[in-house]
Amino acid sequence: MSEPAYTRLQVDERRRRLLELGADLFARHAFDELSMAAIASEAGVSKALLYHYFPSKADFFEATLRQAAEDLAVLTEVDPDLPPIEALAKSLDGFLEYVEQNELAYRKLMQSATSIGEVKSLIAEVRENTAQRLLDRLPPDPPPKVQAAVRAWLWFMDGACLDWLDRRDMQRDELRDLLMGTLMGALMAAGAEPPV
Amino acid sequence: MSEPAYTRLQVDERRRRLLELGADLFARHAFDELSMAAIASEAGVSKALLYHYFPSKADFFEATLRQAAEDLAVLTEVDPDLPPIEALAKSLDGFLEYVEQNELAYRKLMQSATSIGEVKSLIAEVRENTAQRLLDRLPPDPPPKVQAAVRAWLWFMDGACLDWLDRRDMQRDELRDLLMGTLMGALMAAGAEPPV
DNA sequence: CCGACTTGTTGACTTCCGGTCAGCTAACGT
DNA sequence: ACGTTAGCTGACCGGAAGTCAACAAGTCGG
Repeated sequence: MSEPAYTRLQVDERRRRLLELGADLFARHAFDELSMAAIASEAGVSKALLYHYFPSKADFFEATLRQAAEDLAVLTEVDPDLPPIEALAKSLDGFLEYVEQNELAYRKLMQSATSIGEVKSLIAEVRENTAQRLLDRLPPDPPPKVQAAVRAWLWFMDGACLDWLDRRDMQRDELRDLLMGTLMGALMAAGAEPPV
Repeated sequence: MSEPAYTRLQVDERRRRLLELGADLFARHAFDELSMAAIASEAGVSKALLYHYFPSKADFFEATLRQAAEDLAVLTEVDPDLPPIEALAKSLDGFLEYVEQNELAYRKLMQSATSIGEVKSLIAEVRENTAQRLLDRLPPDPPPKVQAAVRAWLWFMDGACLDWLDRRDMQRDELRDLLMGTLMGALMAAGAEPPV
């Protein structure tokens, strides 16, 4: 006689909606600030359903991140036909574009990142992939020092981006050049010949 | 007739002991893994007493970190009489020494760091101080780009240290040289003349 | 040596959160 | 229509952060 007590959706559709909402919420609030009850309520759904789709809060968070990470991977894909320097510049432009467009999400990501085990390993995974993509453009079998330089440079990049978002006292091009120049400097310091 | 139910201490002494224990515990377990009840029990004291000395768990954590941060500040103090390069090298040696000696604490710090608001700002504070100390050795009124380079390099440093602890595939001297070389590279990329 | 006062200390309580489970019911096939 | 299935829920649990009124260890004046 009255409205149905709840609407029933296909698994895929429900999951998609929950992830979408999660990405939005986690971009605006820190991990600890959001309770599963609040998320469920925001989604117009019971807490138990959330747990039906995602085994834990950390898992849910990770799933939303994974989505974002995939978007970002596409944006920063390197063009294998371009010479290394230009390919790097283009990829960096894509990354900075994403950072600027998704400022909130990026900040929150870097903030909540490390305390959640699952998320920590996701970040590490992304960093590892990115490092590998960079190393692929260098002479094969790089010594540990060069690998370390590349991986640490990814930290430099995140630090520089956060700083940039905080202060906004540089042009995006300047930042990109700083990032590229520092990578070259780090590679030189590590004893690698530059990939020009 | 029997033993006293508890021992009464001076405020300063009790606080000191709690902080000492906290530093030890937080070096071995992540923030979320430790409950205030567990800490209190480990200290042979009631949970309420812990809250009497520290307004919240995050505050307690921050207090223990602040202690460690002060130790580290002393270790990495730069000698103003030395030429910039040597002063930096010496300071870096002090830092790497600390990292190597307090590996667990350093890792946990970098891990639990960002999710706790108070801790995040403490880290930021330390980074800011360190950046300022480095900038003081450069020509005055550096452009934003140079400041950004220095601050981002501090991220590079933390990333490189964590990586180094994970892999142990470099000598400490190599790491130090990589750090110094990258700083120089970053400064050059930012358009600053090297502080030689 | 004793009683009273100060204050360091506590046990019991509240609230909220992550997580679980048995059972209900909306949508779909026949 | 009506049974089936699987998407969905309310009620519940253990445990953690944080609070509070009251207790008692040490001290000090008499």
